[in-house]
Amino acid sequence: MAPELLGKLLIVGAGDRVVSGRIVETEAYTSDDPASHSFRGETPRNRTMFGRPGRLYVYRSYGIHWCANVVTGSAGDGQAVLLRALSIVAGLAIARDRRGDRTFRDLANGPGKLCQALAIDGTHDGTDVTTGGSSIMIVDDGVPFPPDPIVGPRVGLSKAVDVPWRFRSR
DNA sequence: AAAGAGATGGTCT
DNA sequence: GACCATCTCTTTT
Repeated sequence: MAPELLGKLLIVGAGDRVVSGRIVETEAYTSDDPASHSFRGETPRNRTMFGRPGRLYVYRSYGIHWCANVVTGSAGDGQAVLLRALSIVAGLAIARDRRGDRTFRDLANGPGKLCQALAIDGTHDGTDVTTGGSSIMIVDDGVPFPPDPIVGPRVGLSKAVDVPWRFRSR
């Protein structure tokens, strides 16, 4: 579920073009949820959601942005966790290059921004993030994460994105 | 610092 | 043809 992913590192790229960030905000989506892509059953687009867990489900949002989810349910469940915000750890210059000159926090404090900063797109759909060796993976580096993240039981973000992590943005 | 509206295109009805 | 799991820019406190 969502708390499992909080605090872990998302690493994308290879060699000297690696950008990584700590996951600071997530949201879970299940097939029970009317807002979930999996709610109305499997379609060509969301087939990854119904596949094996540990893979990345990437889709295009509003025709503009990419959004990345990690499949968390068993095959057939249609359960995934949306990566909502990151704190950039490595490759800061590269991320800023892709996102434009913005404040540190503004680099990846949203699903679409996160994908742009780490260069995640549709070609990553279905990628296994639990095994090393691929150009994108999620690892646990053992850094403790502040407890009690604010996650509403209902879907629909009514609040502004305020990341539960202390940033030093200037 | 906060709030509102436009952009933009794939997917589903 | 409508609906968005959003972002950015512009305007207003």
